Amino acid sequence: MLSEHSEPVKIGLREKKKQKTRLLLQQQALRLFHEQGYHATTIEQIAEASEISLSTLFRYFSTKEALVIEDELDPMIIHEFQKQPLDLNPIQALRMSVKAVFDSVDQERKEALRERTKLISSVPELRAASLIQTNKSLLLIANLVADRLHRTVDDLEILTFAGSVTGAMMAVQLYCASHPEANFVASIDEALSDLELGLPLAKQTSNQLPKSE
Amino acid sequence: MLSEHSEPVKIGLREKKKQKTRLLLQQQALRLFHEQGYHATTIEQIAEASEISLSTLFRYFSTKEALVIEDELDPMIIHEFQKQPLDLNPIQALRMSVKAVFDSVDQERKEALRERTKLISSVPELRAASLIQTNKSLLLIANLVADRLHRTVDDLEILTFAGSVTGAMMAVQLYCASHPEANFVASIDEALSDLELGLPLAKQTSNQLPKSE
DNA sequence: TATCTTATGATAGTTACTGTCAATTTATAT
DNA sequence: ATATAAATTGACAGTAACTATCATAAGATA
Repeated sequence: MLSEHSEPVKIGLREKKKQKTRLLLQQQALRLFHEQGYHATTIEQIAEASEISLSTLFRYFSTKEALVIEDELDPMIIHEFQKQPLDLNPIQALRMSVKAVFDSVDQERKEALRERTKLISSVPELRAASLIQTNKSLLLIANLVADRLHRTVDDLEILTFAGSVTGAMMAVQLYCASHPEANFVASIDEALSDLELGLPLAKQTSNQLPKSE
Repeated sequence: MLSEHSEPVKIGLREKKKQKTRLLLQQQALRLFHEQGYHATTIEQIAEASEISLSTLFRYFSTKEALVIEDELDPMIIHEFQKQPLDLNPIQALRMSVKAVFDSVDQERKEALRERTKLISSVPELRAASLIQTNKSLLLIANLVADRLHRTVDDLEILTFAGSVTGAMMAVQLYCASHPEANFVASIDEALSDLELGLPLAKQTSNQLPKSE
């Protein structure tokens, strides 16, 4: 369970060159998207700007969206999660992991991430692609938690838990999209601790509250 | 808040015809997708089978995915939700709404829905489109709950709640996709009540459990 | 019936993506 | 160094999902 592309990766000259073109393509893509907009930019332009043939580009990124979406943060968080002590409950463990990963990211890259997030949330195709990845994360979280609790993913309770966590993350993304001043990590932390407390809001009825105005 | 296409809709001969072509296109599309597969079917074929020009088809459904995704259940659930008594907490209210709507659907349509769900979960593009809709539902639920509790959607707690609910629904979809024998409504009910109890699983640590083998 | 509005259809693009095959580059063995 | 095998790249020719435009047909209204 949970193999997830963690091959040792033997590094040859070939691999290095590949990583370089990969990065180059993504950079050029993001630059052009930023300058002219996503739809106004054709992948042909990206290929030209990178001085790489169209065929090759598609060998690296099978879709236009992939140029933006592919991300290394998720794997890092997963890696952290697996290192967390077992006497933390799953949510605590996740909070620690997210914090650890974001702390390790330098300011410049954070800016870039923010730009990228803005782009994603403004282009429907990218949002869709991003949601697919979110859905994959759901399954990954389910696997991780199942492992931790010595249970199986084949279990609605586990899946529900993973789904709620993932959904909470989606909520944070939405929140941050409309509140540019909000701190992403802090919001995640807030949302997750809310979840940890059992979503007190879920138990509230309208009657228990005074009308607010 | 929450306007959401609930116009009275004055029905003329024109409207009727439109609804009919709309339905026809969807039916033909689903039939062809079922017979030959999603990718193997071109929208041109769908247009021909429906004896409707390509231009017109695109006026009804702006994307190939829309032919499958567009759905009237969500609006129905929302409508139900708004009718639920205020002394139910949001999750209870949602559970009742889902139950009410599914009870009102006849067996034949349930079969069709099941087919459709299977199709969606097996085609990446459709999954993506479906997730986008799920994301919209998140916002809708947030709005509904905010209304109920006299609060605003501009509120991380509300969004987190809506996100968790939505995520739980996603989990149920995943679960049912791999457990064809599972009852969809029952699973939703189970997931939501789990959420209502505050996700007890979220508080568990590995140590509290005996190793399962 | 006349007229005005709205829905439809034909046609010609554009662009993301696929498949194939030859040319080039890199790794490996002698 | 050189030959050979393997992997990477590029050129080219498709396909299919859309978009834009504009003339025609059908439905509503007076």
